Amino acid sequence: MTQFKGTHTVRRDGKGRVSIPAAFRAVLKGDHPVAPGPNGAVVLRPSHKYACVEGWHPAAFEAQGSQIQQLPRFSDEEDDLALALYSDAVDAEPDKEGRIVLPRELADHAGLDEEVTFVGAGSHFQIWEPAAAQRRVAEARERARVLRMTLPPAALAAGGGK
Amino acid sequence: MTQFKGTHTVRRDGKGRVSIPAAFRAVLKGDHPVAPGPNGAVVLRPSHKYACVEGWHPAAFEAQGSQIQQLPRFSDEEDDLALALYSDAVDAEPDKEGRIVLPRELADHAGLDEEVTFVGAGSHFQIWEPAAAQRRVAEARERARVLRMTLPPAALAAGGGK
DNA sequence: CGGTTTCCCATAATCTCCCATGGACACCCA
DNA sequence: TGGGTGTCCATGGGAGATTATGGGAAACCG
Repeated sequence: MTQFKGTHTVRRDGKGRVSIPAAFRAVLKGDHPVAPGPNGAVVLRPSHKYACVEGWHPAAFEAQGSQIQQLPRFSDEEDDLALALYSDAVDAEPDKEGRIVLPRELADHAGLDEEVTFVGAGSHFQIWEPAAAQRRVAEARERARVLRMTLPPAALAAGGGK
Repeated sequence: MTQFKGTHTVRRDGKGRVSIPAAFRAVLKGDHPVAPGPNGAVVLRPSHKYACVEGWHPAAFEAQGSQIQQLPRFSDEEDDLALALYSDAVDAEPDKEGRIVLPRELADHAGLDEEVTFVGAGSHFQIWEPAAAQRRVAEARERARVLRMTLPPAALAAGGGK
């Protein structure tokens, strides 16, 4: 599946709507078992690690969930993960213009204001308050830099090495 | 996969477009799982080491991303790498003439002006401000020369990290 | 009913597609 | 060999399509 790439900042209008950046819409439109709308569908959920909202292609979200079943049945891990993943997730259908309304709980969780920043993260995207997005990306960059030094070379060899 | 070789300098027109050198276009066209356009596709991202833009064949870029899938789900490492890799990368589709538009953030990162220089780097290519490209290539040559004289062969084979 | 949500239309700025041009180079053939 | 000629490449620009955004009106719902 195509991946979410790039960073885009958009405005929330008076009704709480935000345009999903066109590049992300294109990803959401692809690979649908049953085509939902003209602009795909998206699963939104509050990140349980960060003050942001995650957006998933429905198929990718389901795939993610199915991995839980590899955990021991009735284990605490399964229970916790299942709730964490599903309890606060919502389906959203973009309107004809490609906009969605961010539910208030999600917007609050991410501390969203007038402007929101969409950040691509490959398998999914994240919605942040712009300044928080900048901080988080800077942090991730720095930590990835350190991480790259410790990863097995095999993982890095794919691109031809650095 | 064919490799990016050689150096080409081209002009940016008023709309911010640049012709991808024909030699590089040919590399980008090859090996596509799902053929995107008549001129292939390319993933652009700011180099995290230099003031230049990197251009990758989508397949090579995804191979880089595959290292993420080897990390534990929900781990900090996964999150950090995903953002570092994807948050500032963009897909670019060359037009029928083989040109792409360089997004402003990327052009700024590389300090690009009227003229830009494409430098082949095997697995990917780099886009530089022409003078900076010259300096960087000269530096690389010099350092390679010195390293070759002072490092034992085993160290060279290992990748010469530092 | 009143407030909220959903659909639809409008618009300015931007981006893409498409056509055109001139130069560089390779090739062909007398 | 030298001139002609065709092809590919880099570049330029106009017009139409997209994008992000705004707002009005209809539908919905307790």
